Amino acid sequence: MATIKDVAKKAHVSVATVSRVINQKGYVNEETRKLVLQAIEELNYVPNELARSLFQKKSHIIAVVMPHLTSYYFSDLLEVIEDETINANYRLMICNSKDDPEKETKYLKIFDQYNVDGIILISNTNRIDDYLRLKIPMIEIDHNLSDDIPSITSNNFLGGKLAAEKLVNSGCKRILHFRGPSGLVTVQDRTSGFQSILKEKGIENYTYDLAFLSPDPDDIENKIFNHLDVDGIFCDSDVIAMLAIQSLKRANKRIPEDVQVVGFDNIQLASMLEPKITTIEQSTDAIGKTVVKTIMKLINGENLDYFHQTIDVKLIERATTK
Amino acid sequence: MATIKDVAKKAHVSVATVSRVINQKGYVNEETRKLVLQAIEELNYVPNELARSLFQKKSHIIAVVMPHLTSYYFSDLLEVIEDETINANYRLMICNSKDDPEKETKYLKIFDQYNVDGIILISNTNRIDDYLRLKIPMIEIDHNLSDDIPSITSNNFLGGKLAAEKLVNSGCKRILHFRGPSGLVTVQDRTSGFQSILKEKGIENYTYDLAFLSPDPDDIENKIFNHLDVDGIFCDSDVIAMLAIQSLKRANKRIPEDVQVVGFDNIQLASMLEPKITTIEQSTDAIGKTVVKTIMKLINGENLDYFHQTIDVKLIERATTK
DNA sequence: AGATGTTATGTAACAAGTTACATGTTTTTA
DNA sequence: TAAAAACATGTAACTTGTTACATAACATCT
Repeated sequence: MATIKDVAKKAHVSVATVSRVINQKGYVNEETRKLVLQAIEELNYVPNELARSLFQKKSHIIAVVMPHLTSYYFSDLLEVIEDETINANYRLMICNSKDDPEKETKYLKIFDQYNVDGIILISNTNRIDDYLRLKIPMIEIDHNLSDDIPSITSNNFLGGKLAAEKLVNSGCKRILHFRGPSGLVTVQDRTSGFQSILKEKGIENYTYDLAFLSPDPDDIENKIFNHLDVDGIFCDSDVIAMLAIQSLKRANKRIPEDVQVVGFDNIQLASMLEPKITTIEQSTDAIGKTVVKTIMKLINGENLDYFHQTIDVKLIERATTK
Repeated sequence: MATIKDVAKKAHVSVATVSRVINQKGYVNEETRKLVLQAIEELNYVPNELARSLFQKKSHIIAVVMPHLTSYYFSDLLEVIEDETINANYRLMICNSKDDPEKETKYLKIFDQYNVDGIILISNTNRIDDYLRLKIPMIEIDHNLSDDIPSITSNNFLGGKLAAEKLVNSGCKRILHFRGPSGLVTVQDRTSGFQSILKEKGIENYTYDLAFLSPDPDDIENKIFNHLDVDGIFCDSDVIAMLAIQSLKRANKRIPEDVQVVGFDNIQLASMLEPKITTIEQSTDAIGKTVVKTIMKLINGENLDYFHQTIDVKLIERATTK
């Protein structure tokens, strides 16, 4: 591996001059610049980022802390974040906390050790103070764990509202809500938005909590058979919706004639399998882009226009609603 | 941030002694060791990994190059790889090539710049020579792009064979194979294994290529309606199987009575939705673990027992076969 | 007692860059 | 034409750790 010294020697200049050429900083004669660039070319030289980072106390590394890597929504999000991060000339270190305190401790140490420039926190954590202590620019997605950390979240309240409005306007009178874990703000907001409409219209409804990662099909089926009188179901994920739909079929319910269903997320399969699911789309694209843009601002010490940002969601009408 | 100098000063020793304590290398008096550890504790000191890496020309970073982040199989794989990597005390840098030559160029440069210790290549690439030029320990998953790079792959030949055997033994006479892109060795191997049995038994069959990432439902439906005489379908992914099943239903075929279906991967949904899919399970767990174990061997300069390793697959019988 | 080995610690070079500062040249300005 | 400003380049200090080497105290062996 060629170093800056090799380049300097080859171009008959000092390392300072080479550095100036690389970083386009300070005065360099055009002739000299060309010589240096040629030497770089010939030696296939790439500056060592570790040395650079060491001096600048900036690693150009962004860490994303995920709760897991295997859900549709988070994978989509990660895909966007990775792309935007690279476009911004940063690299992505992936941290899968998996609710494992030991792993989280390891990662908290690593953030320090590598002078990580920014942290994107997608995972939930009860060690938010440890994160804050790091004094690293940070941003949360789908959480609101601290007033000192800016956040980006889908407008879940709106999502709940849109779902409720759709069901109510299509004539539903008794509604079931299969929601995610009630400890999550996203779930709470959805519920509030959903309830706000139902209360207003005085519509009867039931709520059940489910796991997001692997909702129990039997659990869903039991609830549905216990509520065969419902004519509308709002599910906090499309996977839950798919499971609900199949239980409804087994209960000989026609969709959407007897029961209407609204999902959440708009994953790919929601529009591939029959019946195509009416759902609330979260724009992972907008979230990802906003997240990276915002963390870059934080890293560059710029001011934020909004500390807590909200990304609008959209109702996608398909075949599970009238 | 405290540095090694701060620790040295606090413990009234030299930085060399502190370094010796940290790395448990060389002679250190027990008394001194305690003093140093205490200073480290009090200052909340963590050694700067960038400085360490710079000196050692080892970053403790592993790069995974993915073709995308959004498929079930790759996400599962990534989850295992991340876990194993951290356990081995390395960090994971994520690189999503997305078939974008520009991104790949960027990443190839980054691997050099960061003294990345190892590369796990999941993505396909036509720039394998550029990778080899890096002289970084490397391993491929599901590919065989170069004889100079060790590889880990599911036993796809066996997978194809198991699927064929199951269908044939359950009485299928005319079989459809919805396979992935025929350019992939994995797909080729599956096809060979599959065909080996069908040829042997003289069973009529048709093959169609589909995209893995987002197979076209209409395409699948057309093919099925053009082959209403088939009584068995082998799909190269569970998602394809799900799509095939729904088209079969629309064609008023009973599953498994009229047509039997075998999928591939064993994704979570395969056992959640009805009919539960008979499928060939790839052990992402075994693959991920083997990959990380192998790349660690390469990094440590150890010899490999097998240059090209194969992980057995398993037939999971469910409701789509007799 | 002198030689040799073990233990303990410090000094300084080194990894590969960046940049403050010094120095000298050239150009512009008054 | 002298002073000031702009241009060009190099030397060396600096980022934070690791380690070769030097030094010295003490133990063990002949």
